[in-house]
Amino acid sequence: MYSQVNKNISRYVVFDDYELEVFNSLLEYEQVPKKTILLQAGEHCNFEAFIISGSARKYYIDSNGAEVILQLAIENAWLSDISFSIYENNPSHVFIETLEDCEFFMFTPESKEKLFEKAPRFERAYRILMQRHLAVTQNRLFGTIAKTATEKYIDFLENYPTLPNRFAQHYIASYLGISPEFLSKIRKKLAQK
Amino acid sequence: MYSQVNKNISRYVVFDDYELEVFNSLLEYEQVPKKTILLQAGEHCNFEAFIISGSARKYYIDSNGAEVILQLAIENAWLSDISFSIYENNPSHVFIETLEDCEFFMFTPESKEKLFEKAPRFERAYRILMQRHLAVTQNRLFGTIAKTATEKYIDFLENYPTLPNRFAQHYIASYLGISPEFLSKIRKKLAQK
DNA sequence: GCTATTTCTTGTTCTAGTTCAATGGTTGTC
DNA sequence: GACAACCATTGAACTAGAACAAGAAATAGC
Repeated sequence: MYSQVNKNISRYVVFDDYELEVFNSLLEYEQVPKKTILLQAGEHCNFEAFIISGSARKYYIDSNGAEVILQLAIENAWLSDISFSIYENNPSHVFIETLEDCEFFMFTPESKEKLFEKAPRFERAYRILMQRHLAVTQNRLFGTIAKTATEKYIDFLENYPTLPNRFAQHYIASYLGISPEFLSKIRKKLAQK
Repeated sequence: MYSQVNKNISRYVVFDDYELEVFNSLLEYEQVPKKTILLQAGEHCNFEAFIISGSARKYYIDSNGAEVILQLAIENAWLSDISFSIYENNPSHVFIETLEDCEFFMFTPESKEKLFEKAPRFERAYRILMQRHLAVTQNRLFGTIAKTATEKYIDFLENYPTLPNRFAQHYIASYLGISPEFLSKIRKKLAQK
């Protein structure tokens, strides 16, 4: 049961048995049905969830009421909103919703602190995870600025070939920052070739 | 001389005298004239620089040859490219160039590792710095996807009111992902009100 | 201080992508 | 297995912003 999450956390730092035991003992298993809102705008995000199975989306509603998908998450991904604390004055508009029935391992902020206390090398693993997440986000940003809609979609297919089977097309359009109608037209054009 | 950088690194973790001494002893002071390329596409970025004085830009040249400004950095900012290692297969296209004469404190990857070894709590400070950087980048990404060019420019002025005095307008346009001509037209419209 | 280079502005033309609207296809639910 | 709710497609009208071009203003270099 723990093998998935242990494999994930060990990608950049190798932990010994004691460390993994501490890690596993702090995880909280949770089952959540589909279409459950785990986080709503304005709330503090008090969890970091590892997805054992199922899928979810994280999205943002901007000041004009437009919905933007930030993350389309499936098993073996981490799901949380770390950005809230930065903008304490203007509260976050981030939502997290399950799309399929999900199994999670949850960390609370408190259990995370305990982890860092008892096994400080997790601080390093977490830092590297953050750093990679940042690199991916930066890359998405450049793509959003400099690429055409068609290029964005082709890149998406290359980077996440399995996601089109798991998520509705209009969610993918929103993730890419294009209208669902236009994505449909792009797909038609690509299919004709 | 060290007070600026010590203040910066102590924003989220309070360090004792010994820790700061280790930190300072590992910094390398460097002076660089303006218009110097510190990092070129394809190279490994072997530094993390704290800007004591001066300014610089980080930019990216995408596959179509379009230039996108990633960062407009002034004193008290950190300057580096952490993303390279992620995409080892397709090498980074990131450039870093000083725009004014600069004074830096430099960390090499080796000195950073030494720091984490001798004073492990810096791992935590670094993690938090990453996390905040990620939150800012995410926010920029949402804005890029969901806002009009005029909104983006107004937000930029609010978030970074000092930067228009320090950087050429076409760099700001590139940072915002709009053409320099269109930014000029936006500014005219805003001035008329 | 004068020239050369770079940057900014303004108008015009053009296009990638949006918005609106209508139709048909899927999926889930009792 | 029929109904409702949602989703994808297609076409037509529209628009935000890009690309091009050419002149004006500002900066830098000597």
